[in-house]
Amino acid sequence: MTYEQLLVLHAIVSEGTFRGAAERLHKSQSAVSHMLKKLEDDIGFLLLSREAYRPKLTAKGEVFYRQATRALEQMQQLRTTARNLNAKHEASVSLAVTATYPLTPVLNVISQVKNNIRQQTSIFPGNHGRPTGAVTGTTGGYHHRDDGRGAGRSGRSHSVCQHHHYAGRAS
Amino acid sequence: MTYEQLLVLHAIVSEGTFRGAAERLHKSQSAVSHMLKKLEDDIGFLLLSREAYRPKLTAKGEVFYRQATRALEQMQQLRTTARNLNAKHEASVSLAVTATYPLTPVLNVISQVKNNIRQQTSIFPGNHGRPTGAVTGTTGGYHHRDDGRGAGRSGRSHSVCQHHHYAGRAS
DNA sequence: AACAATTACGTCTCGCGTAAGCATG
DNA sequence: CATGCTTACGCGAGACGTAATTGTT
Repeated sequence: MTYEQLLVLHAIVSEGTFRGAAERLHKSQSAVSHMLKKLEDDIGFLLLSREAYRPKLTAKGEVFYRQATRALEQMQQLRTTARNLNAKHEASVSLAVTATYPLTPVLNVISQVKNNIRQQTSIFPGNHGRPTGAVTGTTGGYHHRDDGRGAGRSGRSHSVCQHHHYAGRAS
Repeated sequence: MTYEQLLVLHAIVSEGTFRGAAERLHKSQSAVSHMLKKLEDDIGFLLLSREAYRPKLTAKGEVFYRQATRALEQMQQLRTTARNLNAKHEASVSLAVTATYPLTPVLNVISQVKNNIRQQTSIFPGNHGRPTGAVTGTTGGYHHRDDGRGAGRSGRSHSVCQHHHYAGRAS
């Protein structure tokens, strides 16, 4: 049972179809199908009944999904925490610099910024690899062909799976 | 950031050493090293300071780890839920059987059981919301139907993973 | 010397894409 | 017939083991 599998489940449930989930996750529908199947295989029962042409949560699936949502939220929050911890460093640096100036007005600004950050905590559809071009928001109205290669802040880039489109086939 | 990476982190922290973690996870120490490095690479800062011969959580690592623990607990609970859901079948069957007898005393028992379950779930702190899926609130709850490949939980055992030992080497 | 962690290198698993096969509305 | 899920097949990235290297007690 992996985190990615839960992400897939969530995508399917909230999108309503495998295809939509695939779109949202920037994967192919077969990948989604595989993932979910593996998850079901792992836990030992079906999560969605495919009999109805539109996938629908089974009774057990319903319960499982509720719990899964909680786990996903924790993960999401963990990611946010990580990002905050990264920003902490520079924040404290600029604070040190500012300390030589009269502080009183600055403190006000700071608290405002803090509030901003607090609200900025984005919702759910954090993408897995890195900050992709995917829009924030659960509205599910967007189709997105290309997932903007935004070269990250550092030179990391650790070879994420770029968009599908296998170059060559052989058959 | 994957679930497995968090597992590795947790293993290292609670075992105190990479080697111990490797042992616990039935992996090699290099695998553990790789996993953690990838995690650190992913989140952008070091979790453990390796300078001290015995790995020690960094300041940020401390914070991250606390949050990670929460996520891991959710995952663990999710797994438990899944297992319960598999066993759930027989439970509702016996309820159906009992339904032919006078119900009044039985209902009392049920609510007691429900309470038991509720307490049982509170092993992990901060369990709010629904009970772990067993026993829905009212008697009219739900009648499970098919939804399951009846082939139960016997044949799963996905993670046997005793010490692997690659068969062949070549060098 | 014994132990612990990093790392270079090689192998293999598995994630996922393409395409074809079914099923449903 | 259009739409959506599944399945067969294959490729490549990533996971991981072995072993050599370096640092610690």
